[in-house]
Amino acid sequence: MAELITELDWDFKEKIISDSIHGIHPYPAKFIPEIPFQLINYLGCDKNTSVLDPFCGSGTTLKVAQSLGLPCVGIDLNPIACLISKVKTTKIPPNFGTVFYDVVADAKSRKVDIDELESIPNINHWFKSDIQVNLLKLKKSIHDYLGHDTFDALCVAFSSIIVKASNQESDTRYAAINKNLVAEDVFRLFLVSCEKLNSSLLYNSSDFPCQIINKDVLAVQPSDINSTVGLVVTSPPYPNAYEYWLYHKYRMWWLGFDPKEIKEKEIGARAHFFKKNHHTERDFYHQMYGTLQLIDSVLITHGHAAFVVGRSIIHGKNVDNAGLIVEAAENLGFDVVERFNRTMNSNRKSFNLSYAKIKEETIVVLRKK
DNA sequence: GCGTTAATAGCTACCGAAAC
DNA sequence: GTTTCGGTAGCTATTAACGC
Repeated sequence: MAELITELDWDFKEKIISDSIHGIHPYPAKFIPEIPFQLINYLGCDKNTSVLDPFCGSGTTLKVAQSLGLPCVGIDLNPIACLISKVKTTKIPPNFGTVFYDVVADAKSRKVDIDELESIPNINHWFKSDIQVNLLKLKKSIHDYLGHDTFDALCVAFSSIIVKASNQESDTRYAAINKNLVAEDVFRLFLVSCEKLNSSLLYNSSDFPCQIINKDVLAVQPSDINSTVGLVVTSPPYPNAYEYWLYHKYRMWWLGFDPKEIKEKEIGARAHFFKKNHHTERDFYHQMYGTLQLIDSVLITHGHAAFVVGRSIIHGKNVDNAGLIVEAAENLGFDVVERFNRTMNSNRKSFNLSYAKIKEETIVVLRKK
């Protein structure tokens, strides 16, 4: 390690890595790929070991690890996150470029009955009826490809358009507005998404295996992880901040998952803070302790674990999430190698826009003894 | 009527397109 | 070439609705 980690440039004002592949599906609070890239390069990972991200989200760390010639393991509770991660780290089938046109042609000629969508709560509040019809047609045509190697990519493209096709104002603002959408927009959006996916993934290098575990990280057993872990790079969810289950709620309904189950288990979900006996920062401490226990049991001796984490506010009180991770790590016997802040650059939008209130995030580097 | 959940409102401050 | 303005994302706070 030639220079100190804190002496590296963490502002990333210039884009080093193309992010087209990371933009195949909207996902809140993605970190920019330069962060895991720099962490993996600096901390190092033995070629015979994997990079683990226990909160992999849409798979930024996994994709970066893979592009650096390393196998990887990602864990996430959210099935949408796992689906995106899986597609991002898999070579796209060569026929995908024609399959999605067939899907749309087939969907257009279908007859469907939207009564079967009644099981989705408040569907009429969030989707115009003619939009529902075309989404259902598309869903059924995609379902014909179940078992084919294009199925997951089709599902990602379908998922990516759900919020756009709904009345939901944006991916992170859950309010219904009139967007003046017409039914045909469903097929148009889907085709745009598929084309983007196809061009981004066409030259995907995916020779290095990636294991995706769709599970609550606190329920993952060391034996679930199929490889030796040489390095951990992750950004955990923050308490009372983003609600991934909420932002992806209708994506999950449309794809046949149950968002309510996800909500119950989601670390940091705001739903846990509405209750009378609501979660506190100590709950977050215990969740991080549990995660670090898993890391401790799968990481090689002297292996590093890097956490990228911001602050959050619970009932008006600032919470030092990085401090809680450090506390849990020390109690488990990790060495805290480094802890420093980076200022988030407003012209790099992957994590937060300049509108956001979180202006800084902390990078914590741990080492297993 | 109360506890909980669902949904909306308020605020910030930047970007880029449209208008001038 | 310059100014204006609409659209917007990421939060936190508040209100409406629901279930018992």
